[in-house]
Amino acid sequence: MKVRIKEVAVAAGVSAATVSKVLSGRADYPVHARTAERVRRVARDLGYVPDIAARHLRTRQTGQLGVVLEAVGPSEPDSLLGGLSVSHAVRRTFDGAIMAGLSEAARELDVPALVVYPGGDLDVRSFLDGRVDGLLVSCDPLRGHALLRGLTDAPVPIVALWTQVAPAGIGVVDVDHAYGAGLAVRHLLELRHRRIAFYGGGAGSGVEHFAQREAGYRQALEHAGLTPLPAIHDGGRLLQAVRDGVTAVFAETDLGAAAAFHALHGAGLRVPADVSLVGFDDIQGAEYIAGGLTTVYHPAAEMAVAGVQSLVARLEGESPRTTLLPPRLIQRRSTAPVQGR
Amino acid sequence: MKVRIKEVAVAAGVSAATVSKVLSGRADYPVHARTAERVRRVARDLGYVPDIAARHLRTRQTGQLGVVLEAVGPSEPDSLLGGLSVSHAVRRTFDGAIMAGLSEAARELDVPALVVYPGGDLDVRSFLDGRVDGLLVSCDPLRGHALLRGLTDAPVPIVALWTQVAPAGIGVVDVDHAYGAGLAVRHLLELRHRRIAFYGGGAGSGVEHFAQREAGYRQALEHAGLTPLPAIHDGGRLLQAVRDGVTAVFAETDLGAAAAFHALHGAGLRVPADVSLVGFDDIQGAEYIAGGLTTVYHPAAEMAVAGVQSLVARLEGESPRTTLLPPRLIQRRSTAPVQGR
DNA sequence: CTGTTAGCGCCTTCAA
DNA sequence: TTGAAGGCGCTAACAG
Repeated sequence: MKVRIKEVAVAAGVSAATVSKVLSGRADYPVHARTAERVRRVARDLGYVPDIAARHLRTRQTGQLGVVLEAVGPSEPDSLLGGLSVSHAVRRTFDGAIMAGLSEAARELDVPALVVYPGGDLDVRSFLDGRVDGLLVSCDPLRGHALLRGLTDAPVPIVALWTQVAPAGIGVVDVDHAYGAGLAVRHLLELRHRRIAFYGGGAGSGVEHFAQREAGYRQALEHAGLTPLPAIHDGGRLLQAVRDGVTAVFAETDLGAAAAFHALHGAGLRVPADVSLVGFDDIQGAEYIAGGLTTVYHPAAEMAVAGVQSLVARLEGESPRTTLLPPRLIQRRSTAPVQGR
Repeated sequence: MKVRIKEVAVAAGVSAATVSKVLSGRADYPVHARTAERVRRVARDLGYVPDIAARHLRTRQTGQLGVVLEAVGPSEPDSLLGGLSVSHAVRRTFDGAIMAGLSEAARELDVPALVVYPGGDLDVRSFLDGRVDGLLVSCDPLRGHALLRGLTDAPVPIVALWTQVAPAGIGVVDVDHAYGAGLAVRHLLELRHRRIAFYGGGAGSGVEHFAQREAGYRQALEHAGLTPLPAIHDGGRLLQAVRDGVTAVFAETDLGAAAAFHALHGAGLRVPADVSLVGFDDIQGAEYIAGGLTTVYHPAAEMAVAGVQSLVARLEGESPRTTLLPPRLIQRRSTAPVQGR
């Protein structure tokens, strides 16, 4: 049978109230140092662990943070590809990174536990059941995020991860995709490329992050006095663009860069000798794409850390804020100075 | 202010007990259908959500499952490599897959929430605080799993993931690494390879799974009347082995396969024309290794699903059991029938 | 079929 | 500085 506070009290020769005062964690109760010491020792010897359910009921708070991983994909392997579809695998790496970041931040900030809701047909109201003091919603960047809309006036603070469009009152933490794209483009500019193509759906994809990456691309070029090219999302047109003088390609994702490389390579073009190629995300395996893909590291774990920090700050009374994390360039071997042609 | 059960009771013209009986989820209480219907409607109209803390305290159970991700790595990018170290990235993909599997299984089995402990200097006793009804421990396959040792007589059922060595009383779910290795070797045998090398640390690495993969390799060869070769974990020796007649290489991991390919490629050997190559794990990016690596898919998400199922079964009274999940072969382009030489 | 009663274990007044 | 009392919101047992 588990040890209760009453038993500790009896063993220590004090009342339950005193034990509570000593062990509740709050230091502002007046307890004699010797008494406190004795209580602590007895509690330890007896292996006393406060019952969390009773404490939650009494204090009306848990210290726990809820996590909704909207992005956690299905576990079924995609039989068409023999294994898991590649984009699923990418998603999972991000999910893993996010979990790692959440765990680490929780540890640092003394969050006792993270409550992960299994998702599915989540009812928004299930968040006001007293299980958590705040909620982190990791949005799926490829889909919308209907969840957030129902959370406008939730009874606990909410922080959205991986998006920049959230209703008022909801904090936001995201990667600065536009800045990351600028990093990639400026790297190519420094290598004296002047005709730089954007490969991917961009704004036309309807995906927030891809639109931002294209915007970052355009802005960096315009800032350099150059004219951005329309987004290309097709191998044939990419080849045409290269024939028309493009010397460098910024792909919206590493997966896109792999596809671009495939098209280029198939047409006998060499990377980086004939065309420089930069991706975005630094996915696992980027090392093996195009002989070592230069790309933009996507700080997913750092984003999760910032999310926990932001939520804890909210719990401590701060207002909702927006945090954008700067990606950084990872130089490998798919970019080189432009060659005279 | 939140709605309490009492208010629902008053609004519906019944007692709090009746409301509880209707909404507790258990169907075995005798309540008049019309009464139940009215209660449900009133509760919905009022937006009533049962207070989880009070319910936990009263029922002494939560329905929640705890998760310890021993394997969640640090979030700091490894600056030496410019990005995250590759093995960290692999780890994260597995962590993401495990979270996806856990979430999915929790959804299917009506587990209301997963409680993720942040790890760190975890005190075993923190699991008997009434937060969870059972615990899943995802072990780090590359390190030991000290945690399990302290969990021998925990007050809640425990299931260990990703290991086969656990103290008595702890259920186990793992991938069948030996079987997976057999799959790889038999694939090579069917391509008429007879001199097949094992590339990796194997039993000598001290890593449980790698030892099992080597054992599976040896067993498959012996079963075919062939003699296994000593494990090779060095590019130079691998080349020597190929010069000595080896025509196929089974690498203990996909990352190892990438290294083997690098050594082979550097020496002018072609894969699969000169040497066939098989990996293990089907990591993200395997598509790009060695021109498309044939490998063994590691069912991490499926393992997590099985873990939740196993734990829920324990909760329903079953005994601890051991579950081994069969990997399966993913054929790509790094293996070919042996060439006469 | 429904209501009354009595706690679950803890923390927080308030009085001593 | 310590202890006694009360109650957080819910559900299980029992009575009606």
